[in-house]
Amino acid sequence: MAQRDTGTEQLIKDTAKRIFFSEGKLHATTQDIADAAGVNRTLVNYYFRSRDILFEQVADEARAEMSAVLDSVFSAKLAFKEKVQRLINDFMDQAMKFPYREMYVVTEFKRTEKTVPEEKKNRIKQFLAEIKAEMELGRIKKMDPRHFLMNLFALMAYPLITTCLNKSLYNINDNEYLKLMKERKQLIFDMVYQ
Amino acid sequence: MAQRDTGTEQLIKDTAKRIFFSEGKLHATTQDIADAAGVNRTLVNYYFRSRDILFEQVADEARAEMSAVLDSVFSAKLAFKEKVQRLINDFMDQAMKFPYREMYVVTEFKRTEKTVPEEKKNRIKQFLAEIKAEMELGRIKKMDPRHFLMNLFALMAYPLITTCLNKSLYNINDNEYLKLMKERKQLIFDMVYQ
DNA sequence: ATTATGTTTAACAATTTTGTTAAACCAAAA
DNA sequence: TTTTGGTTTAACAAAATTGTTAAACATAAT
Repeated sequence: MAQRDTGTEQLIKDTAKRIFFSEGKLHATTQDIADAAGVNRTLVNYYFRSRDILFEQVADEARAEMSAVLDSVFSAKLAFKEKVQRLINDFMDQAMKFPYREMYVVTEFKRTEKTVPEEKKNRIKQFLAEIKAEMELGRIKKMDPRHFLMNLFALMAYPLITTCLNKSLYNINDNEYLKLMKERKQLIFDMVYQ
Repeated sequence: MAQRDTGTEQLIKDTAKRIFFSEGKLHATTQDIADAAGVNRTLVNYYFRSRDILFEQVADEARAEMSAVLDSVFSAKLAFKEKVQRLINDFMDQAMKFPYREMYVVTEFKRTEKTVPEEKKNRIKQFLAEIKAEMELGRIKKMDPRHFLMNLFALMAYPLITTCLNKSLYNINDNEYLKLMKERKQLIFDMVYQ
């Protein structure tokens, strides 16, 4: 017989993602998630067996979504310059939706002592080689290619993680902050790809 | 009568800071902290009354320590260029010790719905004005001064927050990572102050 | 309409985490 | 030495969080 699928399982997972990745409530309990999803907490156990399994699944999918963006860019048939442009655009669009996603991934990565699979490391290595080539062509500033990548991701991700602090520090509202973040796409490109 | 002070209260606080800020275990319990400090958990309640009070005190002191670095630089009688240099040096020295401190501050900031005091905002405003002046002198690239500050802190803080990921991604050990981070001091200066 | 099967719920149980109490301990002062 | 007061501990209590069970519910298939 066909599964009925009322979307509840997905709703719980999406709600968990929203709470963790968008709202940054890294200490949320299963009750918090159930409440936010408007369902009985028992359903969390029904669909996911345990809190840990839900959390791990959420972390796994987050990693996969992040990889998808990177892989799509890394493997694209584009000049390096366009790859960087697209990386900034795609990554920031996601980061604006889920500013705390990487934080969650990092803390879960530490907590569960995961390791990065070899294939991912190899893709990174390839891209590092592309960066190096571009530097040797004199198109971007020469430095350790790893610094180049760290700079790029730092410039994209950090201001979004610290949104609440920045809004308070600079006295700006949601709209203005959104505008600032959109401006950053071009600004970051100019910084790393002068 | 004079307090005896065996240093236990400070030990607990320092251990909490190490676990939160250095090891990034944001979900640590009072038991975790007591164990790491080698004391009975009851002492946490004896000295701090409750878990929340300890956590808040730790967050307050973290904020104060961060402010101390910034204020020291902001109010220094130095040329702007030297201020930036010193900011990078001092901030990164602390960030290398406590890479997750800002993360803790951000999440606690959200959780407890704190606000930034006016005097701090004013100091930031002053520094933003200095940045703007330097831009108008043509010494640094023209942009919204807030972007300048966000870039600076992003470049300093983010690679340290993602240390565990980077070490795994790039296959590097503690020593090499430390070397990379020290290199960044100069590299960041060159990036923002070309 | 009845059945079958997945869905949802309430009540309960277990575990984890936090908070409290009273007594033992220990070093300095009387 | 005895007292004094802070310090440390073990045992206990309370609260919060998570996990389990069985029964009620709802809907598609028969």
